[in-house]
Amino acid sequence: MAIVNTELKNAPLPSIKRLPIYLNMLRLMQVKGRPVVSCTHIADDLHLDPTQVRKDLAITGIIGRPKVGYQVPELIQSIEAFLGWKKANEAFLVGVGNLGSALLGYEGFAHLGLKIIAAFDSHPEKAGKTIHGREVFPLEQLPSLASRMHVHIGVLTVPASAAQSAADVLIGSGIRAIWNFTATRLDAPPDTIVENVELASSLAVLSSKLEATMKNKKKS
Amino acid sequence: MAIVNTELKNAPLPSIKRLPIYLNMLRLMQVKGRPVVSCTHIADDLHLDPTQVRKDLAITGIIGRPKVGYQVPELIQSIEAFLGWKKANEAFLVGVGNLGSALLGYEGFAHLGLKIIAAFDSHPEKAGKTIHGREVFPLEQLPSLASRMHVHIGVLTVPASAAQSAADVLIGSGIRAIWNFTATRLDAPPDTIVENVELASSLAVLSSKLEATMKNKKKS
DNA sequence: GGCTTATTGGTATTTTTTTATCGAGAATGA
DNA sequence: TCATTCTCGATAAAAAAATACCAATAAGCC
Ligand SMILES: NC(=O)c1ccc[n+]([C@@H]2O[C@H](COP(=O)([O-])OP(=O)(O)OC[C@H]3O[C@@H](n4cnc5c(N)ncnc54)[C@H](O)[C@@H]3O)[C@@H](O)[C@H]2O)c1
Ligand SMILES: NC(=O)c1ccc[n+]([C@@H]2O[C@H](COP(=O)([O-])OP(=O)(O)OC[C@H]3O[C@@H](n4cnc5c(N)ncnc54)[C@H](O)[C@@H]3O)[C@@H](O)[C@H]2O)c1
Repeated sequence: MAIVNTELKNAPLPSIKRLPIYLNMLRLMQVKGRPVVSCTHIADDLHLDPTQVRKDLAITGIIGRPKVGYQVPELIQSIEAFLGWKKANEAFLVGVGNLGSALLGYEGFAHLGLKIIAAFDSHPEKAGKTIHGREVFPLEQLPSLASRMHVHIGVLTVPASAAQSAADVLIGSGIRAIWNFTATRLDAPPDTIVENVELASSLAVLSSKLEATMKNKKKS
Repeated sequence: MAIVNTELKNAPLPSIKRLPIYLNMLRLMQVKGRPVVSCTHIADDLHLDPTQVRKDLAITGIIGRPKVGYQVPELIQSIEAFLGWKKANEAFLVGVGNLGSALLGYEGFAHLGLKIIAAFDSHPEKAGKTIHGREVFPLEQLPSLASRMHVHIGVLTVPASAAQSAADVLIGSGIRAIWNFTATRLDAPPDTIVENVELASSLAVLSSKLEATMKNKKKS
């Protein structure tokens, strides 16, 4: 009956996806020195429904005060804790090409609980280099390094043709979760977490909307 | 306000997001020379529900044959037409940094109905260069080039601090749709399409799952 | 101190999306 | 030819998510 379903119960996926958006906004507020915030305010700012915001925040276990709202720092902590972003999870990146290099150069991951500590590539010319401060190793060294360093996350940015085999290496090395930037749907055992970054899906939403408005324009 | 739009536009967003995933798979099938495919087969391959696949495909207007399925080339065409991917939509990219450069170097966009024809950057050192075959112009030249070339899509990859002002330039230049890679929620008029690429959301799903399994492990 | 108002947190309702069911059509092989 | 089997397409049911509602509560104001 009570509120206590928080910990292991499966929260709605759409809610989880909104949490980092709140988090980003809350951090900006914290910088500005705002001590408290209400759902109404958050909702106004992000053009969402206040009730939805309240329900989303509730899954992290935060409790607010009527007429006041939530303490900003406390709310930030609560979201971070729920997502496992309090300490940065260490990760390996596989495939140091266009995208892989860009991700290695992105400082924002520090705020998203991710720390890429090393990179791997099968190309002899890439291995041995240092890109954005991270050493690039030959792929063969991944298994031993992964077990030695207790890394649980793999970021996959190889070409589609190499995606499954590279994923197999990650899985064989005891990696728990793969952040998959390739268009390939990976085969993986059920206890391995695979999260696909579907850039194409995002673009599909954009272009189907664009297509619809264009068609509309023509008609009227 | 055109009422005509409603019948065209009410496809479920989750369905639209799955379409490019089908498309990718169908193209692989076409390469292999497979002439027809059934929902059952697609569903098996992608670990989805066959009924869901059928409904998704139905929104593109395709009609299949019982006992046979769909003609692969016809189905590809149907999805492409629905998404507006039959001809590549021309786009400008703003912010030629880590991510912007990676996107410029990505050849896969040709299959996603996108063709980035030029790039813009406010940094004097970047303007004038050519990156992956695309010329980089100073941001000031964007408005005149956009109207001259009838470009409708802007890809936004500037730092968060510059996101809104760069978006304003795009909007002021008659751009219809912004593919926003920054974490900033942009203010835009209602007739401008803004599609946010929420990398953080994707990572949040991954890490909350990882966090949950870790907690589980500890308990047992 | 009592009144008013903003806001939480729980419940209820509506809407959206997913999943199940079933009749009919079409290929296959007996 | 005809039964069999697979698959589509439509409809119905279930599940998930978004939205509406309201009592309780705390802050600010008169
Ligand atoms: N570049 C982008 O903007 C972009 C956008 C969306 C999706 N993607 C996807 O990301 C992936 C990488 O794209 P990219 O543009 O960076 O490609 P890329 O060719 O620039 O880089 C791929 C890298 O992977 C390395 N590699 C190849 N096989 C490997 C293996 N078996 N093990 C380890 N490393 C291996 C290559 O040496 C190369 O350095 C692709 O699957 C692509 O579809 C890229
Ligand atoms: N790099 C990544 O992997 C990554 C991942 C997720 C999100 N992002 C987001 O993408 C954006 C860009 O990231 P990045 O790593 O490429 O940053 P970056 O600093 O490497 O590149 C930003 C580029 O934008 C240019 N720029 C700055 N202000 C501008 C303006 N007003 N008009 C035009 N150009 C301007 C800069 O000169 C620079 O070339 C950021 O908002 C970041 O949050 C990046």
